[in-house]
Amino acid sequence: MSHTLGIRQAQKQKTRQAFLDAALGLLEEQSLSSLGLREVTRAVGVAPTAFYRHFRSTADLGVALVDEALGSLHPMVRTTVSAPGPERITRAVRLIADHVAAHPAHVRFIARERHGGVQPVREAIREQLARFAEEVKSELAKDPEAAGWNDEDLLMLAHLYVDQMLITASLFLETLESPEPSEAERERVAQTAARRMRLISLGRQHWLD
Amino acid sequence: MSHTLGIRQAQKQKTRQAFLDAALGLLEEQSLSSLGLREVTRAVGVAPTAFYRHFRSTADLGVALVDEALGSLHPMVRTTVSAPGPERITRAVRLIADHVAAHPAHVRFIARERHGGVQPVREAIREQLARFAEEVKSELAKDPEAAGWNDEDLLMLAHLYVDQMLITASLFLETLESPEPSEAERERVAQTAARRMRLISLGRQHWLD
DNA sequence: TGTACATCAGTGAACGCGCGTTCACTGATGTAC
DNA sequence: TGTACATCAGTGAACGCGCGTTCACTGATGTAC
Repeated sequence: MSHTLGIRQAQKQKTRQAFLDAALGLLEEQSLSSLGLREVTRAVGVAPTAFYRHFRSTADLGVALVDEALGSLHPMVRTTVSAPGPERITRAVRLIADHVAAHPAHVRFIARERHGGVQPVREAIREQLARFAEEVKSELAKDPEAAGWNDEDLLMLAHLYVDQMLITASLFLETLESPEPSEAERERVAQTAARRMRLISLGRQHWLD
Repeated sequence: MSHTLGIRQAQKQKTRQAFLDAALGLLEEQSLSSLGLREVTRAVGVAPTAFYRHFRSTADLGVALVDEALGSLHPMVRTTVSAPGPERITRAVRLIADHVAAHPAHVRFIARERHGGVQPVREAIREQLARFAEEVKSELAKDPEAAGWNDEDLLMLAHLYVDQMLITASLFLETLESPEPSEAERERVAQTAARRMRLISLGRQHWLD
């Protein structure tokens, strides 16, 4: 049975989302460990004390942002990896480019806080990336190319792909941040990223030689 | 002709180094963008105003830390990449492990601030890593395996190796940070890192097929 | 070597400001009957 | 439908505190003669 939220719950969720949006905006130019609670409430337009109705701390808010940024991405990663054909890599790179263009602040947040100064946030990102790797692994396992591979090596390869996705996303982000973003620059990043992935795929094909 | 510093200059350099050391310690548990000037001077044991005799700002100090962390690493990277023989990869992984064990705070700082909230520091790291990639590229070019490769592809491969070094270093760092660091865990990271690099080297060997 | 002056790394007081957190509160929404 | 009470998201005042930066200073070191 579906359930409609009461007015109070709906309003609370709306405010919570406003906190997440405002924080994400402020985090374009600083790290989570320097984000102030009052800074966020000021951006939202509520009293400082309202913050505590939604989050224990800015670290807690950071963990919520990790879920927002990565939680919805699992289906996309699965289908991207399992897509067939010789254009698979080109298509994957384009999907990454589109995602970065659509959600630059989310991508920046993840890249920044992956090794950032807030332990619970680092841990949340680590968990999500490990989930991605497990999912990529299980997609790779379906491929005929995976015949003869042991689990450990498949997971190693999956992590390699996940890391490449992040590196590629972060390079696309830099093209957006550059003083005058050019389509040519973005195309160059796309080409290089595709070559990297092709080289890795070549290594994969000859792993059991 | 060699030159001995005057007493005043020597003392100034000593204090400056104390600032760098203290900051590096404080940055184990936070990002540069939240590091306070007074926090650093307190750790050094000088008056807050003494800071300005050495640095314009904490961002300025951060750039100095980048040079300290990466500036001296170029010779090591060159010789590692150019080392011959089948044990090349194993040796490279061990060198990375040793470096992380010897300078964990430096490695953490670089991993953290590479995508951190302080633009001049990100830029300084980007420049150093680009230098590493150029150096790796020129070493790779000497290898017979590089016959037939164009410059662009060589640089792509060089960046791939540099990124792998950083990823590997950051994984070793996590083993040091874990609640009870075990030699077994470190060995597992070393094995996986070596496999990653072997897969990439396989891709390299078949790039021109 | 000695003297007189210049330099400058580090001091210490003072400033205005924004921070995180506490607390008792208000008033709209929810619930029981 | 109406009433009486409970809940709870958001308020606003107040707190003590550490922040970055300014300024005129001190006294050891450096330099010119």
